[in-house]
Amino acid sequence: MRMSKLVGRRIKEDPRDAQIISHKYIIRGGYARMVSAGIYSLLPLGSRICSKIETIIRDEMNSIEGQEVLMPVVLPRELWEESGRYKSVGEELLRFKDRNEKDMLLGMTHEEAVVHLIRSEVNSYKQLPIMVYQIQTKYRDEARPRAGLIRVREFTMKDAYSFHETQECLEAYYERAHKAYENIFRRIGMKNVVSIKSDSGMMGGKVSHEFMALSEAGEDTIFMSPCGNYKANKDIAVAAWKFTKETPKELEKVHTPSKETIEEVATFLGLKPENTGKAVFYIDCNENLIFAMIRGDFEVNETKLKNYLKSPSLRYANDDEIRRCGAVPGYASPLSLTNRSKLRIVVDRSVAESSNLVVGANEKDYHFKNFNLERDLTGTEITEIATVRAGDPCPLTGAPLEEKRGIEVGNIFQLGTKYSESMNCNYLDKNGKSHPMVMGCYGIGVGRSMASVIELSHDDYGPIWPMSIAPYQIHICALNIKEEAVKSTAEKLYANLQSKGIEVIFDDRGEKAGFMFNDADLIGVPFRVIISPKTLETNSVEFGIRGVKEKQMIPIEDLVTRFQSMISEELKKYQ
RNA sequence: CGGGAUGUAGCGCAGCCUGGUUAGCGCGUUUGACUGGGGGUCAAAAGGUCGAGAGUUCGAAUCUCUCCAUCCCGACCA
Repeated sequence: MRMSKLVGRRIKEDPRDAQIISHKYIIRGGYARMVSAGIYSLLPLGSRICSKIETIIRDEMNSIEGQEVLMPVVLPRELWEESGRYKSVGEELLRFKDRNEKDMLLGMTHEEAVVHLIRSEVNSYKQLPIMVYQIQTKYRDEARPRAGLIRVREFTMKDAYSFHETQECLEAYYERAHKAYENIFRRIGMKNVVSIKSDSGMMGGKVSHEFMALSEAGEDTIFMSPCGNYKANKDIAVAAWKFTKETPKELEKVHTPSKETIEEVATFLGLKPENTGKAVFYIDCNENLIFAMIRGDFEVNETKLKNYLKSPSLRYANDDEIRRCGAVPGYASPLSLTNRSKLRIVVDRSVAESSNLVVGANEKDYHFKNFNLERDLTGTEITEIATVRAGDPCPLTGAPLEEKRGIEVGNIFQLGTKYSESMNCNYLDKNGKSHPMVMGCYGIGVGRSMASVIELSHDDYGPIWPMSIAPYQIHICALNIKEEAVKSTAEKLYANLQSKGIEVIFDDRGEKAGFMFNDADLIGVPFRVIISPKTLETNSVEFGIRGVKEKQMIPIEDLVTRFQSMISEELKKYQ
C-alpha cells in the first residue's frame, strides 16, 4: 500500500472526547472514526487489524471442529418470545417495527437464532456434538457507550455455540474451548489476558469464565490472589472472612442526634464501622421489599443478592417503600418492624457471625448498641452478600487479595438446557427417546480486542502492533524521494517484497523525515526500513523494529530474503 | 434515568462574563518556492447555518428558554 493513497489521515492532536490511550490512538492513527455514540466506521488500517484477529479466531475455532455459519442481525420478536428473553432483557435490546408493523429486534447475541437453525438441522445423537460459530455484527443499545472501541453499541463479535448429549460432554468441550481461547489471545499478542470465574447473568447457565485483558483502562474489577491461583470477578468473588463472636452485652438504646451514615454513627459512638450493622433496601422482581443487612464496613454485592433471591432484577427501594415495613430511613433497623408482609430480611454472614453491633432503632436520632442477631431477631435468612475488598483474605490461601482492572475481551458459558428446553431443541437418543441438547456458548469481541492490544502495547508515539495482527509487516520510508536513486531503490524493494507476499506499506509521499517517522509510529508496523541518500552511500538500508531504539544497516543485495526470514521468525512467536 | 461538563472551519482551541465593524488563532488542506534523518521556512489561497429552534434587543457567537449531540461520574450492562 502506498501512503499517498491510504484512506484515513493521521491527526496530530488528541481528540477532545478521548480519555484512554487506545481511543486516542485509534482516532489519531486513522484506524476508525465515530459515526454516533458507540458506533464506529473502521478505516483500512483498523479493518486490516480486525481481519487478522478474525483469521486467528477462525483458525482456532476450526481446530476444535467449529463450522462457520452466518446468522441475521435482524430477528423477529417470536423467536425471542420463545426463549422468554423478549421480556426479560431490558432496553439494551433494540426493538423496532418493520413496514408491516411486525415487531423485530437487533440481535445482541444469537442463542435464539442458532437454536432456530440447529433444532431443524440436527435431530440425532449420531450428529452430536457439534459447534457452529459466526463472526457477525451485534447491537446492544448501551445506556452509556464509552472509552472508544472498548464499550460500544455496534460491534463485531465472534460467537460460537456447541450442542451436546450430556453435561459431561459439554464440560469436556468447554475445556477445549477454554484452551482454544488461550491460544487465540496468545496469538493475537495479548499476554495480559487471564480467565476468571464470572457470573453468568442474563445468559443463564452455571459455569462461566471471562477472559480479561488486565488494564487500568478496564471497566471490570477483578480480585486475584498473589499466587494467581484464585481469580474472580468482583461480582462473584469470595473471601475467607473470619468473624469473631463475643459475649453478648445487653441491648441498649442510645441517642445519636442527626447521625445517619455509618461513618457518622461510628465516629459519634467512638466505634469503628465494623462494629455497626448497615441496612440496604431493595425491591426484587416480585415487588418484595428486601431488607439487606450487612456489617457497616462492607458493601452489598447485588449480584450475589440477585442470585440468592433468584431475582433477575433488583433496584434500590425509595424512602416510602422503606417506611412500608415500619423502618425509618437513616435509622433503619431489623428490630421492631411493624409490617413484615412482603418483606424478606437477608442477613450477611458478617452480621450473623459478629456480636454487639450498633444498628438503627427505627426512630429518628436513636440507635441500638449491642445487637446480636440470633438473640434479638427471628425470621431472617442468612447468606453471603458481601462484596470482596482489596486485602481481604484469599479463599484458597488466606493471602490478601489484590484488586485489578480488566477489559472483558471474551467469555465462555456452560449454558445447559436453558434455551434448548424453552425452544424445543431436542435430539433422539439410541432408544428413540427425546432429550434437550446441552449447550455451551463462547464469545470474543473483535474490536475490543484490537483496542485492548493498544492498551497493552504502545509508547508515547503510538501503538506497537504484534506482527501477527499488524496492519502491515514492513513499513518503507523513502527519504528525499526526489533523488532518483532513492526512488528507484524504494520502488524496487516495494515491488519485490510484495511479490513475495509480504505485506508492505510504502511512504512515497516525499514528506520531511520527521513527518513520516511520526506517521509510521502511529501506524505501529513492527518492521521499518529507511532508504535515503545516506544509506545508499553504503549500498544499504536502515532497519529498525518499532519500539526498539537500536537500528542496523542491511545491504541491499539480500534484503528480500532476509526480510522474509525475519518476518517468518517473528510470526513464529505468535503460532 | 440522576449529577456534572462541553458544543465556534477537517482537527484542537480563543472570543461569551461586560451584546456593537468583515468572527479569530494553531494544526491540517490547495498552489508556488526554498528545505531534506523526528511534525522545517516563506508567500498566496480555499474553507463558518458560531449544535438546532424560539425569545429579549435597534443589534445576539455573546443574554433567556426549550431541544439535540458528545464526554465524564453514577445507575444499568452476555
